[in-house]
Amino acid sequence: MKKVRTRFAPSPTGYMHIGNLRTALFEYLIAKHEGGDFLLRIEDTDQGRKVEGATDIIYNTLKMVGLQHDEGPDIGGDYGPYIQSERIGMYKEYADRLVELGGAHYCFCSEEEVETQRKEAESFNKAFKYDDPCKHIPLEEAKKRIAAGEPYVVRQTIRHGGATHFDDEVYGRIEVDNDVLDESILLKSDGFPTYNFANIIDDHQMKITHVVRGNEYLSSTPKYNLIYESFGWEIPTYIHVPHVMKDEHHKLSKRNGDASFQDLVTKGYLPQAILNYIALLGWSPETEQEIYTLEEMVKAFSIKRISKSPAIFDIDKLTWMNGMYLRAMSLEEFHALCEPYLCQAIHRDVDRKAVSRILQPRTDTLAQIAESVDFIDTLPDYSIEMFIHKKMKTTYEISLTSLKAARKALEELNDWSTEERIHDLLLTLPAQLGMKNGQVLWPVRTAITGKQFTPGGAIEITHILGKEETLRRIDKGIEKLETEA
RNA sequence: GGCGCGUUGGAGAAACGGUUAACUCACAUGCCUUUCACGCAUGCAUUCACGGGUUCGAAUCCCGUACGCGUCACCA
Repeated sequence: MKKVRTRFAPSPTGYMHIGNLRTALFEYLIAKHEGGDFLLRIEDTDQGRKVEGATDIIYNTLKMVGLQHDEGPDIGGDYGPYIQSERIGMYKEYADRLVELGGAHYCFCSEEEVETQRKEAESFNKAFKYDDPCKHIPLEEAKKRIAAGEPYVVRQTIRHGGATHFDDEVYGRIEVDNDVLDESILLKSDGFPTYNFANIIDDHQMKITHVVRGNEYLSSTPKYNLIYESFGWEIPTYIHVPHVMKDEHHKLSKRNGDASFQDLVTKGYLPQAILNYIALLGWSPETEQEIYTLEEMVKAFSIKRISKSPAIFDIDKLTWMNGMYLRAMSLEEFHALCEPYLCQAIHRDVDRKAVSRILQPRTDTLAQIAESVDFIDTLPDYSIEMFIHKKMKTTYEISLTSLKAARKALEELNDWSTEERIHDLLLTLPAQLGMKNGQVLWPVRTAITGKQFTPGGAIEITHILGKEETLRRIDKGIEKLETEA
């Protein structure tokens, strides 16, 4: 069997669209599942859309998620160049050859002419199909006009009648009447190929065996096959994939302000979690496993289990999955990820690793960190009503008593090096006061954080804040209760 | 408008003609507990867009309808 070769062929637009990344993932998985090659090709035939630095974003993204390509512009390979604009000369040759073979013709119609006809057809709400008079120009005459410097394009020639079909790996057999196929432009007047054409030539040249792309190409694929046939080339295996949607009506797209891969990363999502999550959009594993390493995905992937219907991108599930990844880490790994966020959010001298430890079980995205630890630097101005907690059975009186007792006990404690000491000490109080644990600890936590919810409880936070600051905040709480209650 | 594709709960989805329609997220409740979270447990589609048909039996096969998406560029 031939070695499987897939390609990721993005155009450098300046950001990595989630849908595109998923396509890259599928391409990678299909190739690697069969021990094949995954290559990267940059499709920059549209010079008007060129964006500076855009290719670096592509390289960086693939690197971050671990989708290592076997051939590409940056690493070379036997079928280069891997940047379309560097292959320009080639396309013209093939276009000329296709004309000789009868699969295309030279067209001298002006863009305006065609446009006028289209507008007219549209005003009648009629399907427009350009009936190009140029296809009847004898080849010799066309060549003379070209030699004379007349501008031209190369247009695909589609004969009337009949139908063309192909078998898609996910959608099955697709058949389209030739008469609805457009005679589209293959080579533009600037000598650049259109996407359609460049794709076919490149895929063939690079020996691509499996073409993976969005299902918007489903209806134009027969057209491409006609070209393959004219050249006498082997038609690749097609895998059209359903779209990743923002909601039931709209595709996910940067233009609508939807998140790109890099946006998600800056929002605190892990590249691996993102990759894992998008694998599950439009593909379902055979087992109930949902968390996969890339290697596991390679093993589990099957084209047969790609879905036909579009999938809506659900940030909630990504968030959950990101939390799973965060919690599965060792404290060291997690802490290393938190450090930059902690350094930015906390200026007080505290044990940041202890902070990471209480954060780990309750952090879903790294970007939440700043907000959840903001109380460490400064005690917010809170309302004394916060001391009342129904479930903890606290009142102002109980809170005041607890705070005073805690303050006294903590003042006498000199060893703040471990949580255990604080824990043991504080837990002697409820019995002494004839209270429940919560009646002592809730007021303490409230006084030292000023927040309704915090990562960690009274003991952990007391330990992190240190003696001086803890006592200061408890005093503040006592004062508030005495004056405001 | 022509053509192509799709339609299982709020989201991702399983099921490949055979009993109570998996599983995950979300949501709700309970347990655990010094808050929140984590973890654990329970609940959440009498029904598979709708209407016919085939069959002893259909989410699964057939036909039609509706709705949605895509495509019809010298964009990719």
